[in-house]
Amino acid sequence: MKYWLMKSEPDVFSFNDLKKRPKKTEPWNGVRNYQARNFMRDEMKIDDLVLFYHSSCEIPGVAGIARVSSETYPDSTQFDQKSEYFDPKATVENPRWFLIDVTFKADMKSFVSLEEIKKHKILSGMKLLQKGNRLSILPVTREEFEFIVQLGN
DNA sequence: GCCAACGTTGGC
DNA sequence: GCCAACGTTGGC
Repeated sequence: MKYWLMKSEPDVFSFNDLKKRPKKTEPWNGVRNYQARNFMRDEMKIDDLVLFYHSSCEIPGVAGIARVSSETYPDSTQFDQKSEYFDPKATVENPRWFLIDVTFKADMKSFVSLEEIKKHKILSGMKLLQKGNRLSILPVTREEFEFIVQLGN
């Protein structure tokens, strides 16, 4: 079992939006970064736990808990010429981008802001806090995961 | 295989 | 809106 942090811009797709989806599930499409793709293609497994993080917004931070709910499969938006995520170099026979589905798991009593995360020494090693980090999917340790969940409850 | 130019991310 | 940091692209 692994633990992850996945970023989303709440103006585009928030934790609340995930809860409102049919089956509270969303294919995590549109990732066009190879490292993040490799996590989804090679390392993320069903029932891995996810901190759902709001980025590029007024108060960035962890909004809730989700889980990985599918095996990896090709991101269909790469084949869709009308999609902003269309990739002319990808083919159905040889897809370039892969994803997993994400499903709502649990609410937290309170939002855990980035500001709060920065206050705790135990979280100081988080990849999220490393300078210049821009990855939209990051591994977190079990200790980090549990500490943040506890901060929100 | 180098590297300049360019695009994107994301906190502030 | 700014800008640092980083990833990607493409000419050579």
